[in-house]
Amino acid sequence: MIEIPAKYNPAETEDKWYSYWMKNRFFRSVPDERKPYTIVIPPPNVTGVLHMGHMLNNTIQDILVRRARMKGFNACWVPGTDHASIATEAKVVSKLRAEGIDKASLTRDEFLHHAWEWKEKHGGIILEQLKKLGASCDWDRTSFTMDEALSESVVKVFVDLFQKGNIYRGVRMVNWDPQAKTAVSDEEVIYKELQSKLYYLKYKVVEADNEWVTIATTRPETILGDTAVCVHPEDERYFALKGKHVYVPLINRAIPIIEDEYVDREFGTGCLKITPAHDINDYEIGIKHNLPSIDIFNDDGTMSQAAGLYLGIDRFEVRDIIIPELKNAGNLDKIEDYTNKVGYSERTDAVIEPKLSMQWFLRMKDISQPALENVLNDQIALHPPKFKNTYRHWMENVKDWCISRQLWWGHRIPAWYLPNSNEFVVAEHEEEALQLAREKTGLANLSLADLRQDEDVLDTWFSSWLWPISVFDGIRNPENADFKYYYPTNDLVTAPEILFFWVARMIIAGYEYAGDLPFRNVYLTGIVRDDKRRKMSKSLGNSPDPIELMKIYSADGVRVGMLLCSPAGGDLLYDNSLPEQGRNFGNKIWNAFRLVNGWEISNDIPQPESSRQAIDWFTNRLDQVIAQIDEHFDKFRLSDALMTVYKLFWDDFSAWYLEAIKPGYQEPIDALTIQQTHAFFDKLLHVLHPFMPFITEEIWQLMAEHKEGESLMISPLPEANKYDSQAIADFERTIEITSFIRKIRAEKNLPAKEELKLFVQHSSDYSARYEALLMKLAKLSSTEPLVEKPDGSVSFVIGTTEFAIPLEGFVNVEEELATMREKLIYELGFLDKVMVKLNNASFVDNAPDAVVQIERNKKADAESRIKTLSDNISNLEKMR
RNA sequence: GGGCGAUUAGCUCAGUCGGUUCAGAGCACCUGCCUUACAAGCAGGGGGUCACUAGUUCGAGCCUAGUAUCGCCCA
Repeated sequence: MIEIPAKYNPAETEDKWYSYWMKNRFFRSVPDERKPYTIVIPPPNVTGVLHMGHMLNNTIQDILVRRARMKGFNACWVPGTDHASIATEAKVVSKLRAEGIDKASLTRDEFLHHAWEWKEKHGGIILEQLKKLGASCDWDRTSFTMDEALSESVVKVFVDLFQKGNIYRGVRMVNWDPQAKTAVSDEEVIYKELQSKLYYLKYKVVEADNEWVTIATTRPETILGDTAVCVHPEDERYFALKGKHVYVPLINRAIPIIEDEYVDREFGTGCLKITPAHDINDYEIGIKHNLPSIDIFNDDGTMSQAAGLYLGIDRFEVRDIIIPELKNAGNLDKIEDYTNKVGYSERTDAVIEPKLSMQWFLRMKDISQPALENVLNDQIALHPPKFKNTYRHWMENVKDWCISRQLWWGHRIPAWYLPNSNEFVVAEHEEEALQLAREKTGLANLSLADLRQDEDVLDTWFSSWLWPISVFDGIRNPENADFKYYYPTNDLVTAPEILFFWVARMIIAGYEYAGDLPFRNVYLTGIVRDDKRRKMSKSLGNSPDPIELMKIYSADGVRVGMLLCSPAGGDLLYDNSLPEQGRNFGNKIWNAFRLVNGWEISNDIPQPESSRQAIDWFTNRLDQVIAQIDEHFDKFRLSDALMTVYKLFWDDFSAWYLEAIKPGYQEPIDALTIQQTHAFFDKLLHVLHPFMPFITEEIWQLMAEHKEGESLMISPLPEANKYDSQAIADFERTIEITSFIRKIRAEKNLPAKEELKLFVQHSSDYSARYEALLMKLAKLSSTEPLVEKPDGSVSFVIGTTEFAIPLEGFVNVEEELATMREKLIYELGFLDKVMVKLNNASFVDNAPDAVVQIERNKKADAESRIKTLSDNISNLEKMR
């Protein structure tokens, strides 16, 4: 017996065991003869700090990895970080600005130097924080999307896709972020509902005197870029205007009135202004009708030369200025309140400006085919499966991917322009590019200085879509041992928000570049929200600091808390009561350990029959629950798995088993029972370990002598053995009887120590398998067959067996009668319902025999109980 | 506007193949207990028109249609 502190000290324990695991390199994975189990981490941004979403996500990954490791797999969890082009560049720019340095004053190389410095300083914060959580990543494999190997992979893939004709360069309408001054992809635009205004503007008709058309717009400042107004060809209101022109207000440019069925006649006036350079729909119409595009904005969202007015003034300021001017000029009809959706940049929160610009695109249609098929046919399973529909919808309507970003931080596009030309060559290296350029131009003396590399970098997701491949160097070196061993990975755990950003694209890249799926299962976690259902975020300030939480509730407690209320794909409404519950659970485990550890052991006393019976039951119960847990994991029902473990430890083990074998006060326990109990505890620690790695390791190490280098985390998980379900059913009946007797004690205020006598009716429904146990749990002095009921006894029926406890002096005949009559009424009602079914000929004819038989059993049972109750009632009535 | 999903206890959610005494779990709540592992605990308890309406069926929380409300994705 070891001295155990009464209180568990998480902080000390957690650091101790994490260092121990690290020192012994238990997280390290290298290929061997075992089966691999692989997870790649969704790489957090280098700009980030740990938030609740990471906590949930990485807790789940660690549980899966630890479990796989204990199941004998060669478990490998690859950590890493993502360079996050836009976010990081924004951070670095603002940091430099604070130091009085303007980005524009730096060369590209100088800026990148600052960016790398910043990354080295801040980039690893989240990974360090994950260690506090217990994350069992193979840290030797930590990757960064801009590491040399990964960068080369990105470039290689770009070149390959270009050569296959899947990458093209062109002027398209893109989502322009005027703050970051870069294009962003469709997926990076967040639409928010906004209370805005609908402005009704009058345009004067050129070919007539004093004739006007009125259009409705939410963006009056864009009229300067109008190149047409459009009406529906069947709209009678505008028949007279066909073929005519109108003047754009303020600048009096004449533009045509065109007809297109795109126009919604119900909206506004049914007359639409067309600004091809600044609206995606207008852009389409512009192409169809051969309209010119006038780009009235500069890259930073101010008005350009082409606007003709307000040069250099911001677009939103112009909106305020232009309305009074339109009013003065007689062009403003009216203003209405209007609710519309406006796109914002995910990264900078600036209002997105649709803008025509020259960008690089990846053709998606063909390369995404296998990614669609293999999710639909469940080669890759999404959990929960409802996301399959969403995924299919996106994939079937997939649009070309704008992959260029007007930034410096990231993978620079490997395209070099020929001198004084828009012609370019694409190559993995400068030398190769030069070679290609010489061939293309026929100028053998062309030098590198004559070529100009594209200024843009690639979308960050264009590197992270390779992540499951590139962390194993599978792009550059597909025959390497790691890649062949670990790929495809097993499970991916991530948030549903990035299903398209990332997951879909990884699947695409998997089939394109590894010829195989990147992972078999995608577990989509819930989104962590506060009690008002708002997403937890730093900007809202509604997110607790995970590190602080772990200090208060322990890492194990927070892990349990995160998972307890977190069904896959459902939202998690975070509340401090969750980690508190986790901490309480840890306390429960600790105290159970103290109890078991504290008994004096005697080799001289025999094992009590009640203990033998308790062991018989718990052996079966444990195997049953282990099988249930396996099943939950197979179906990715992780919360259910945890709840099952929770109840196994708390209810079955602590509340029933330990109470059953507990020796009397200051009495020793027999050697046989304690030995078996230790074996149970050991199995429980194994089952608990993936959820609560720290406290389980601490107890495991304390419970028995272990050599340096041994650890719970690398010892095998118990397997589910066959079990006897009758044993479990019999014990459940024992619990029922015990509870009933406890209730009687409570009602009658009987002293806890007073032992009672129990009479049991002979019945096929009653098993004596756990009778000794029943006597101990219910504090009985004896059980005897019920032949004739003793006077002054309380009787009750469980199942169809009648029980009686003599309680002379405690029995109130009237109360007993009332209770029994109530029960009788319930039983009669129940029988009635059963009889309705059995008297229904079509039920008896149509329902399966088994179902009919169940009803017949119910009838027999109910009748038996009714007879017992009636007899008891008439006996009691005689006693009055 | 288009698509997908949801609605079960105060809260968060299970409910597998339509059929058992099936209406469940955890938390919260109420009552009684500082009973020698644990008050971060123990014993006991209350709480539901399974959103609504109609239908299919011997039988519906589960299937069908409609209605209402909410959420998510896309434009």
